[in-house]
Amino acid sequence: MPELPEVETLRQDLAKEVVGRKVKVVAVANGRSVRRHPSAKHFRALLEGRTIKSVGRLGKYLLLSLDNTATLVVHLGMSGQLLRVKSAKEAKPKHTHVVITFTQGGELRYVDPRTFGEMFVSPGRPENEKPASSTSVNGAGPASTVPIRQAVPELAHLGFDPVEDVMSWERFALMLRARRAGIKALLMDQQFAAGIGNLYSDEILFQAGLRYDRQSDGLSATEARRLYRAMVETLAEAIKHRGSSLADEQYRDLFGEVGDYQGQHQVYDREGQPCRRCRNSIVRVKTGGRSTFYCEHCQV
DNA sequence: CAAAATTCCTGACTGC
DNA sequence: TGCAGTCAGGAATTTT
Repeated sequence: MPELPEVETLRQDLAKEVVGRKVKVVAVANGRSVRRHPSAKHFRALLEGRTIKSVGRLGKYLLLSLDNTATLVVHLGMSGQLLRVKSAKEAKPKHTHVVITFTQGGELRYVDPRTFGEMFVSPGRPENEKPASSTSVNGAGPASTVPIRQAVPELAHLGFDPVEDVMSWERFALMLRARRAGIKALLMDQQFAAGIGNLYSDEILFQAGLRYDRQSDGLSATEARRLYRAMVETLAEAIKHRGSSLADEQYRDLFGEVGDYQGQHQVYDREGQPCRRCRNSIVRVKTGGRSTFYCEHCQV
């Protein structure tokens, strides 16, 4: 399931591959993927004829700014893929729900077996007053001087982006204190931090040496600092490796290639295997309907 | 049949 | 007592 590092990898490649391209035709094979729109036609009409100006990201959402005030938003859910192909002749994988054909040739395909993901065009609002917020998220090139949360109201609920929105660890510590929640649940809460899911929360917590069930308002200053560093560094490292592709998962980059970070995993999906630091067995527990992997010795 | 995990939703519970 | 926040559980989904 694509989380921040996988989506960021996609963003970087999309920036090179589709910026400047003009949408010629949009074909929707499964309306569920564009469910926010009254109809597939409505979605197509907002996209056809538009040129992609820049590609941004907020948490797990991709944001393709168009040459008007609109933004094409893509969320991959847990099984979504975006694939760039040079020719329409290339065989379409099963569950190809949306195909965007460019006037310059080539296609961008949206494939999603489980259809938890979605695409939609946020019309933006007519540019009137200027942005007041200080935090801008990437992709905000000359085309979009408006902060993403304002340009795309559908994403206004999202918290800070751990990679784009840099802050001091002291401020982070304050934010932890302001909540009283299990630390893993909080990391995965998209309204707190946008982009972290089950896999990376486990990796971050191992790196920080903290158990998943520590309370956010019960961390010492040192622990909060360690957590902040672990969050930023783990995500950056995963981006360098172009994300994680697990055996049973489907994550592929724009070109259909797998990521490389799974080989670096310390705990995720390593139940029963020796901890790379202390050799104790990695433990797996179920919390909130999903698995948590951790080392009982290294994480306190 | 169960398991995987995303977002959204709801109902239950908790601390102040 | 009430309120806000937390947390578990379910839905939608398909493949292994």
